[in-house]
Amino acid sequence: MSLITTRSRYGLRLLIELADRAGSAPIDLGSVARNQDIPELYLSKLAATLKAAGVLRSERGAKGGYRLARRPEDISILSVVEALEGRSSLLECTDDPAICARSGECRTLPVWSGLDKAINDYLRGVSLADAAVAVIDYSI
Amino acid sequence: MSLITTRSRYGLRLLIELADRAGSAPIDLGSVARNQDIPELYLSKLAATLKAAGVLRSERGAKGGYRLARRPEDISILSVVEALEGRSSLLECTDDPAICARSGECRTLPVWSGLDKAINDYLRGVSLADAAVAVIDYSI
DNA sequence: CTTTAGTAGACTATTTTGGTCTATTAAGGA
DNA sequence: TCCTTAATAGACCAAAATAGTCTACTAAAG
Ligand code: SF4
Ligand code: SF4
Repeated sequence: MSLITTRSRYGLRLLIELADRAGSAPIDLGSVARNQDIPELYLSKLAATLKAAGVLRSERGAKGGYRLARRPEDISILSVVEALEGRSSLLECTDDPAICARSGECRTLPVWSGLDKAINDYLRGVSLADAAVAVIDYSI
Repeated sequence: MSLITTRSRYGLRLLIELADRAGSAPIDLGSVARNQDIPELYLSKLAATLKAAGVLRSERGAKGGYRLARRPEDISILSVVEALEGRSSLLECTDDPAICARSGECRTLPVWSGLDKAINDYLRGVSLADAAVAVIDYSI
């Protein structure tokens, strides 16, 4: 049971808080780490990864911090999970059949490819904006 | 990247071979291990797990082996994956919100619950019979 | 020129994965 | 009755991934 590890879980909580507190000033990770009860040094690595993936922008020095690089509606959860889990697909062979000698006649590969597609379709269809308002949707 | 580990991958290949070679006699794991190039001792543990889950039946002693406990159409891939990965859901909290103090107001939980549902819906909808004929479907 | 905060990268502990080994039990056949 | 085959049970183990931690450094505000 992984696929969604603490990297994605912490990362999404970071993004939702950045979306909530978005404004003129960037938000420092220390405050997010305290609010969300996530180890700050660990969170800083996740933020760096999300920056490298183009999801976040940062400002250094005092009063620095992070902000979203795009609008919440334009950030898919798929891009967040792919960046943080560092994976392209569920199994190597669904992406690149050449890595397995059996892939030509493999009867199980279509099953796993289908699962991979189901997962990616779902995650692609949910944006940070959807996630950020989820609790409100549920309270109607 | 796990969720589908070698346990599920090897296990499904075992089940497909059992479905293919189904007949009056049970099939010994040694021959499956050789055909599929899977370590026999590891495969024997997977088979034992699938037996415990009610997916397989076994006969001991010489000329013994394993056979499917039900028809391939009546074995969902979900039941196979759940048995072999030993999981009930993607995250503990989607099953039992009480384990996390934040679950009450958690904004990320609905996202992961939705993913869990997408995965389970897909796996529940594919049977061993579907998987066993997959290569034929693709060659039409 | 001090404080705050991101950046870079080595390092570590714990858990999970992917096995292996040994010994035992049950059934078939000579 | 013995020998062989094959499942069963469970301890054991090495490698990889996960979830951090630590140290040193750089950039900007005041
Ligand atoms: S055996 Fe099939 S599912 Fe497994 S790695 Fe090879 S192609 Fe992929
Ligand atoms: S913070 Fe949310 S997603 Fe994470 S374990 Fe708690 S309830 Fe689940």
